[in-house]
Amino acid sequence: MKYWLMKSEPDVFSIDQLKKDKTTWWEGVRNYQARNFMMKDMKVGDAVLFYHSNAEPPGVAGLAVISKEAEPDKTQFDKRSEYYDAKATREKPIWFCVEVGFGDKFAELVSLQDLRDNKALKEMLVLQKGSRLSVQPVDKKHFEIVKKMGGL
DNA sequence: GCCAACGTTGGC
DNA sequence: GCCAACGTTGGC
Repeated sequence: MKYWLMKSEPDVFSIDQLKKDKTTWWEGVRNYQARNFMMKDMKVGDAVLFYHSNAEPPGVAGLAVISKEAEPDKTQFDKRSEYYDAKATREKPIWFCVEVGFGDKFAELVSLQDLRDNKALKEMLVLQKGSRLSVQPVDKKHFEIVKKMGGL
C-alpha cells in the first residue's frame, strides 16, 4: 500500500465536504504527472493526506483513502465544464481520476508552517521549493508523522 | 528538439 | 493582489 498527498482548495472542495459526501471523484486534474500517479500507481486502500491549498492557513486537514481506481474524468467531455478538453474523446480519454473516500478529519489543521518546523519532514515533496504538484507520493514515515501531528 | 512566450499554481 | 516557480505551447 502506498501513501499520497492530494491538494484541494477548501473554497472549492474541503475536507468537510468530503466528510458530508463520503466519497468524491477527484476530477479536474490537468497535469500529466499528477494524472499518472492516479492512473498507474494508486490502488484501493492507499492512504491520503488531504491538503488544503490556497487556504488561510494552508496545511493538511485530515486523511482520505482511495476508494476506486482510475476511470476517465467525465469533465473532460463536458463542454460546459471548466475542465473541458476538446482534444479528448470517449474512445481516447486523456484525463483520469480516482475516487477518494473520507478518512478522518484532524482535530486541528497541521499547517504548512507546522510541517516546515518538523525537521523529520524536511524531505517531504510538498515542502520543496516550487513544488506545485497537486497529487504526490508521500513516504510512509512522513505519513505516520503527519498523522500523529494531527492527533491520530 | 530548442526555447521564448504564455498560463497556472499556490504561498505570502 | 503579487510574483516565483513550474508546465505547456508553438514557431522555427
